[in-house]
Amino acid sequence: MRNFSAAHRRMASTMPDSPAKSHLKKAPTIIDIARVAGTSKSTVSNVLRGKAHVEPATRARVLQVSEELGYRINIAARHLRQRPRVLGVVVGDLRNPFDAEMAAFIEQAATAASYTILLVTTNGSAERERQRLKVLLEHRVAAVLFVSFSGARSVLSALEHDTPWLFVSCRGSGGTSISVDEREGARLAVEHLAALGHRRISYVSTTLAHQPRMDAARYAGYTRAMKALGLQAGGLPGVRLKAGEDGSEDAVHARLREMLAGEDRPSAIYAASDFTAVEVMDAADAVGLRVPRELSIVGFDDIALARLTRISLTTVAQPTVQLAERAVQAAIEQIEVGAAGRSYSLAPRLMARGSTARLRDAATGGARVRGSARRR
Amino acid sequence: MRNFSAAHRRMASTMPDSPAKSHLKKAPTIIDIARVAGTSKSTVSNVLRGKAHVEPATRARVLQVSEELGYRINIAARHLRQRPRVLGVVVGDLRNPFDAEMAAFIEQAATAASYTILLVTTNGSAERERQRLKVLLEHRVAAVLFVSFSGARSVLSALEHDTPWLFVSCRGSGGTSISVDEREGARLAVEHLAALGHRRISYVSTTLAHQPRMDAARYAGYTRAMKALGLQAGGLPGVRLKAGEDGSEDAVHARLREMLAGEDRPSAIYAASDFTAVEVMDAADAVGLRVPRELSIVGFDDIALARLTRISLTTVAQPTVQLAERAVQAAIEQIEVGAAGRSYSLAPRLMARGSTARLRDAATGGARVRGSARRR
DNA sequence: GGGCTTTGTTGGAAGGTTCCAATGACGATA
DNA sequence: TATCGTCATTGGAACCTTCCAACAAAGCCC
Repeated sequence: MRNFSAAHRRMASTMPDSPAKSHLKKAPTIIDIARVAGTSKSTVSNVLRGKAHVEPATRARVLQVSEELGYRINIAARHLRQRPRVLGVVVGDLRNPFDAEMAAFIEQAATAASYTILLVTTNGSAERERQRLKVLLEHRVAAVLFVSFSGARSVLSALEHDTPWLFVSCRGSGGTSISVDEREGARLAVEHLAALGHRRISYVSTTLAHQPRMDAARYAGYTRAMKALGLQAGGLPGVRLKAGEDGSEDAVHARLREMLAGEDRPSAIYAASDFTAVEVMDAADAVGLRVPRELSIVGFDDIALARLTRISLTTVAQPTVQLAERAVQAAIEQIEVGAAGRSYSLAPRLMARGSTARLRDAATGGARVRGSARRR
Repeated sequence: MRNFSAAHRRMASTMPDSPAKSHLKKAPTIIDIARVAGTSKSTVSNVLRGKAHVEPATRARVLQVSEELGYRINIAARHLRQRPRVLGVVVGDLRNPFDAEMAAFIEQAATAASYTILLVTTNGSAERERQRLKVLLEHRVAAVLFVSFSGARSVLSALEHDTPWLFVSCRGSGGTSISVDEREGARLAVEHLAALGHRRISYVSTTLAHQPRMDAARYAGYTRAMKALGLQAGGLPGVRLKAGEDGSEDAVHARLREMLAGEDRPSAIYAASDFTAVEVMDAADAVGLRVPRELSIVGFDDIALARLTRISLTTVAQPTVQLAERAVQAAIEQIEVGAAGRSYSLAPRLMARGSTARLRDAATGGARVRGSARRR
């Protein structure tokens, strides 16, 4: 116990009040706590960070003063010495339910590990990706998680060698990747349709023109599976649907309706994502094409929406929660251990629902749900 | 022009290499740039921030060296002096499409104003809200935007008086609020249903038990409108549907199915949000109750999903983009001007779609879309 | 030609934390 | 008693930027 007489001079006495902005009373610092508690800033720091070698009485005193003053650590100051416990998360568009779900689960996992996330969106533009990544790096994020990635090598070069990064449910050249086997998923989708008698199976993805495609693996899986089955992959309408430069929904829809109205339209569509699949479904509804009687649709992701009775979308499921958790875990390993990242590739699963049916088999209609399906 | 002989001693000579973690070559600082460019750190800082009073030649030299060294500002260090250009955004759950849309638009508007966002989710729990808000304040965010708010006063007290905050599409005691007139919206919904002949109109919201309700205004609007029409608001099943402690989807669904199976079920439901409305619709589909023939449903928000032909949800539309943009604008005003926040209340709009129909009017079925409707 | 303003540049302080080496107190051991 | 190790605490350096007062040089005015 030491000079408490001096210790009880409260902060107020030592803080000159600037009349101009006096209502913005400066936030207390550990030095203020130290002054009031009659100890040193180092000890305060040790208490607050739960370090050993602090006398219980001192600890209690510091904690009490800290509470009284309403102390709140200044993260910026800490970040000057320590690597920030912040993860950068790059997603394409939060309006895409898959991106949103992934962001939600990543945020949850990160929070559990006492990390915060800095979220940026790219809209699939490599240029914007570059810009936003720069911001993340300026914040010195501990790691970057790409939930969508343009594939542009030049973007990654900005990461240099000090910031670990990894791909979640997407791939890029080099780097760790936590995802499902997308080729296998595409194979499941195509073979499911082929088993139902479909031969004219189109691949549809909405990508911005002049942008690198983000769906390479899913498309590759499609062409490979088609080839293996002796089916023609190219030449069908709908392959890589380009939206206008603005990528507006209306442009996409117009293009989709046009495709579905054509005489040479496919009998089944494998879409690059559930989001796209639902857009296809809606376009079909709009032109009066019955799903699945006249058009079968398979998506990819298994977003919550796909499980609604009204949508009942057959899709290739990704274990979203697991992907997010493993990704965060892998990121933290790379940050804290510096371990070279191990890539995971989880197995996708086909969820057969009501948006696919046997070719020309009008009798079963849309209500039929196959054996392996689960509603929720 | 000054001593360039010394200037061209490159950084390498002055950086002692720590053999342990030499692969983590430290990021260059403005001091490194100054050394190489043969000037002072202050001048480098002035150049990088585009300040006046710098000789063009010096400016060019600094910029070139900065480029060469791959300099990237350390935001944490800047934040020690300047208020961070970071907005804290509090949302309930990104899996709720409305929250995700709002987050997306806020992120977009913030980016346009060269702000970054720090996103946290609360799952509607006041306790978690408190925790996550603490994190935002530790980061010294320039302002906090609540997209959902528990309503707990104690949470706001943590904001003290130095961080502006505002409510976007939600309300809290005090503070600026940018939202639609939710009571008016509720009135539109209820009167729409009443005009179709409905009298047994239930209000449904999914809130976690023991949590403050976030939908106070929408509920208040409902009871007021019902009273004004001489209808009974209380006593009907479905009012404030409580999910289990875990808030699992399954628990909600079970409860909904139970409600819809009862003999005293309502003929129409006004749901607190589109997300909830879609859950109700799905539960109706699951128990074979036809919408809108046997059950009319009105939502609130007008999320993208509601516009799908298959869902075609009648709903009270919020001008989401405008709300987000105004909110960011208002936040920045409060940050930079310090102006007292002006609250806005935009007018909601009823989007009549296929999920509502005249009571017992079986003839029209679900395909009917009324005059004022727009598909997208 | 002396004082004034303008332009360009500078070093030092400040901002709030963590890290580190050093110090003192105290009991245990040789 | 001298030496050692452990515990508790401490001041100063470091982290990287921005802010500010100060200064030098040059041009301008009367």
